[in-house]
Amino acid sequence: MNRSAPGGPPRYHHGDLRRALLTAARALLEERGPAALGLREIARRVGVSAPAAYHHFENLDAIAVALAEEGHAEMAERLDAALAAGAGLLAPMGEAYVAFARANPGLYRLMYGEGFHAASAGSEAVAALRRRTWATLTAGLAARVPAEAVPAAALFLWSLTHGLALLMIDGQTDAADPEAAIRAVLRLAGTGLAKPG
Amino acid sequence: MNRSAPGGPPRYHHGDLRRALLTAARALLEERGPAALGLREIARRVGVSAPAAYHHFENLDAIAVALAEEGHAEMAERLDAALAAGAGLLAPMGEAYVAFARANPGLYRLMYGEGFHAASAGSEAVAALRRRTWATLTAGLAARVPAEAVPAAALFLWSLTHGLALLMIDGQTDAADPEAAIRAVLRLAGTGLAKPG
DNA sequence: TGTACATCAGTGAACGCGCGTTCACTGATGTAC
DNA sequence: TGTACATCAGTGAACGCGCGTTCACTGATGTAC
Repeated sequence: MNRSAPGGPPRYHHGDLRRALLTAARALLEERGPAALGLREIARRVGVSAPAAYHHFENLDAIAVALAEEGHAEMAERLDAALAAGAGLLAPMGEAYVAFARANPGLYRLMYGEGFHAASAGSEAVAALRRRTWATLTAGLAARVPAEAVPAAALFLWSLTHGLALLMIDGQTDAADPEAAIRAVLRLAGTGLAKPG
Repeated sequence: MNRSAPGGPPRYHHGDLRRALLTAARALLEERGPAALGLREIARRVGVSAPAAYHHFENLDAIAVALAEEGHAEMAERLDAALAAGAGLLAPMGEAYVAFARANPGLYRLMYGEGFHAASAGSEAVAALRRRTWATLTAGLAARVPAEAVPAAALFLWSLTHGLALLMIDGQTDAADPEAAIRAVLRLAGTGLAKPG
């Protein structure tokens, strides 16, 4: 343990620079979006020279990929917890999905490739985590719809939550009560927009 | 009319440089995405010096805004046509929406703010066109659901098509037959994911 | 317990790059007389 | 019909900027003996 004592003078060796870089990168991502994710700015925030980052990451892309992996892992956890709360219920899974995106808008965008294509397509770990998310989604739906209908239902639910999350993140909706709007939309996922009569 | 004859030698005065810049910008957008939209590259493609663009646009942001306006106008047209094809039918409107995004993925992303925040938030013309799109959507739904349910239904349908469009654009779905997948998802918008029994 | 030394994790300076934009200019156009 | 001239729409050179990355280096750490 050679980390600086909190409040103490900075030491030459940071102790856990990798972690510190990722934390600063996430903050930057949330403050200014994926397009502003830059190696020099990340290093600046940690209080370290830019080249120091190269002892922990191959390049800037690698930082983006690590962030995307982190994000997918956290989201998979949340969805697993929601599934445990009630397989076959749309509200818990849908709300968990949208809530994650709303709590981490910059990260969520990065996870879907904005700014860094490598972050959504270049990593086997990301691909594996996405498969896990997909499996959670289908497991939840298997309790509700016939087996042959599960793939379409999963794409339906994913599209709905993905789109809703992005619209809310972007401030495209002017809903006075966003949580209520989210619940209303998810309720429609269950009933559909049935024709009258 | 002082435009160069097709195939003829380029003239000093272009004739319709503004239009040519926008056309080149759209091509660039589709080839390399919003992040790669650059003034110098646009000018290069038209075969003109970069400063020439400043006679037609205040700056790069203004080009992005003009593209976003163009995109929203085209999309509004398509949705109006779909509404005419059958108010209250989800398939025509949903398919038109997703088809537009799939045909113009780079433009669609720009319209929702990727790369240039100004393109989705900085223009009154964009805001007006978006309101028009929203009005078309709600008009289509008013024929199908009770008046008090229209706002939630519209957000539902918008979220679904927006999310589906982006997932397809990003190649996140591995559907063998994308059109069939789109139809299946839109069918579920009508019926919902009803609980068994 | 002390010391030599390999290894690890930082540093500052510098590289080349491409960008958006500004500047002073020149060539082309169209209009008034 | 011809000519002077204002205006418009281009040009090339240059600006400053911030970026990702490389380099040769130095300070700190930990391990073998």
